[in-house]
Order: sequence, then structure tokens, then C-alpha cells
Amino acid sequence: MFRLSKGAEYAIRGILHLSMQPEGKVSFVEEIGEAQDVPKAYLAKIFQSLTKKGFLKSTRGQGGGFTLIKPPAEITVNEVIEAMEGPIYLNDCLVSKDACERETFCPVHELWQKAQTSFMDVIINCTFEELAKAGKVKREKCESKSGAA
Amino acid sequence: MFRLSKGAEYAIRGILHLSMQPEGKVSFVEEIGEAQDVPKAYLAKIFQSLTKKGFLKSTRGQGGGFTLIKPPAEITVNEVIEAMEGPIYLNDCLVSKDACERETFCPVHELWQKAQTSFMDVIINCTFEELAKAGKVKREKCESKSGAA
DNA sequence: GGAAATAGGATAAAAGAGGTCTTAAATACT
DNA sequence: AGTATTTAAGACCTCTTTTATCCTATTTCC
Repeated sequence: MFRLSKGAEYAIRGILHLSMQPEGKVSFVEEIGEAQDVPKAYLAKIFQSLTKKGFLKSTRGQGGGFTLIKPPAEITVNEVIEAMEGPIYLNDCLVSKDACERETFCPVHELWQKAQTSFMDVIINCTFEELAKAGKVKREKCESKSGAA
Repeated sequence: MFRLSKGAEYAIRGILHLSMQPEGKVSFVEEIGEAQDVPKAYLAKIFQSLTKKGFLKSTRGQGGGFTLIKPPAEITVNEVIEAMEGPIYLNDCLVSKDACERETFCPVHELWQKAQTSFMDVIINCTFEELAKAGKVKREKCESKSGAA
């Protein structure tokens, strides 16, 4: 269906949330879920998997929760998506060089290559630092507008 | 899962096949399916739907089959995909302006907008005339290579 | 009427989205 | 030290939607 899965969407929101916290702050699932409109049971599962994959550090018990391992500037949107969904291929024939026997004569292959590249460029070059900054600006703009009214 | 469905993939191959035929030639499903590596029963259903959506003309009975209604130069890859899968949105929040209540403050929205635009640019600007031409060139190159060997 | 085609419904398997419940670990309080 | 509380870990479950395919009915030409 050509759409980002909810799992990846929620992972992005979760990491974005952590990226916007003061450094070193530990956040817990319930808090994040509420702030980001994500069902907490689902988010817990997603965070588990992000922890295993090396994005988050988790601590249990009271005062526990999750923090980012790497600084937001070093995490790209692309990485998070691939962590959740596996490698991105817009079309099967791009999976590997030899995956498609039609490759030698099928002109659709090149088209997908091109489409995929131009799409991936965008998400590879987007870090969570940028995203967090953009979010902050956007939020301030929104607040000043409603404050003025 | 972020991937083109088989349905859309097969639709593209089918229309590409027709685009490479002499104008006015009627092709039937079995022939196309074999040439394009598509299960014929599945292709038949896909062609049904492409007929309803105005891409193909069908004639039943002996000597029947499918032909393109519009010239290949006037069909874009984008149109065919949307015919099969519905409108393309890489992320739910792009579905409509008001679909996402988070839109006012969520910075991910813009990112997806950008990614989608640069991806769509490629498939909107690719017609089946181009694709057919590219296919012809590719095939000839391949044949001359294997012929020389 | 019979063969060649498309039309269209039915269906099976897989992925996606989310929830529940128990266990484990860390802290806080007695 | 011991118990209660808070938080994540992990296993398992279920419902829905999508994807991919098959099978039978209907139409049309000869």
C-alpha cells in the first residue's frame, strides 16, 4: 500500500520526543505515549525493539525509562524507519542486483531506482536534531498566534 | 511495508507491453502474461479494473483482448499506480490537510511532504512512451551483446 | 454449438495494529 | 533486611486489512 507503517511512524514520534528533552533526561513510556498520541502498550513494544537495535538505553524500576544513546544530530529518519521495517525498497526488483531476472531488459527497473534515490535522499538527510528544531519553531509560532487572538 | 504492490507492478508491466505493440493491435491476457511473467488469472483481473478506470478497451469472445485507449505518451506511471492502489500518500498525515490534528505542531509532516513530492516527481514525469522506448533500447543492447559473444 | 476470451466472485495466506498478562529489576520506605 | 511500588521486558493473543490467486460464469465470434 506504499505507506509508512504505524510502527515506524510511532518510532519516529518517540525518538523525536526524546530529542526534544533536555539531555540526559529519562522519559517513561506512559508520558511519551500521551504526549505523542501513541497507544502506550504499542509504544512500549516499539521502544523495546529500538533498545535492542541500539537507539535507546533503558532503565527499569522507579525513576527508570528511556534515553537516547546517540545525540539527535547523529540519528537520521531513514535509520529509524529501517530499524522498524527493514531495508527500504520501493519495488521488489531493487532488493538486490540479481533479484529480478527481468533486470536485463525491463525498463521499469531504472525508473524505480531513480524514484527511490530521490525519495531516500530526503529521509537520509534529515536528522532528529533538525526535526526537533523545526518542531520547536513551529510550536512557538503556533503559541504566539493563539496567544495574540 | 513501503513497497509497490504486485498488483500495481503487474499493471505497469501490462500497460508497458501494450505500449510496445503496433498501434491498434489487440493483445490477449495469456500472451501478455507469458511475455511479462505475470500469472494470467491475476492479470485478467487487473486488466478488468484498468478497463473500468478508462485505460483499456476490452473485447470479449474469439479474437478479443485488450488495447490501450490513450496513446502511451499520455499515460504516466503515476496514473497507473493510483488506479491500482488509490491515491499515493507516503504517510497518513498527508491524506488531507485536516486529517492530522498534530499538523499544527508536528515537524514530521513537512518532511513527508518533501519526500513525497520528490518521489512523485519521478513517476509523474514518466510516460509509457518513454518507458517503451527505453525498453526497446535496452533489449537491443542486450541482444547485440549476446549476439557478439 | 463450440472454442476463445473477458467478467467477476470467492478465498487463503500474510502483514499490520494493538492489547493483555506475567516476570524482572530498581528504588523507596519501613 | 524486607516489602511495596514503579517501570521496562517478554511472551502470547486477536482482530482487521491487504495481497495474491483461483475458479466459474458469461459473452462473442466462427
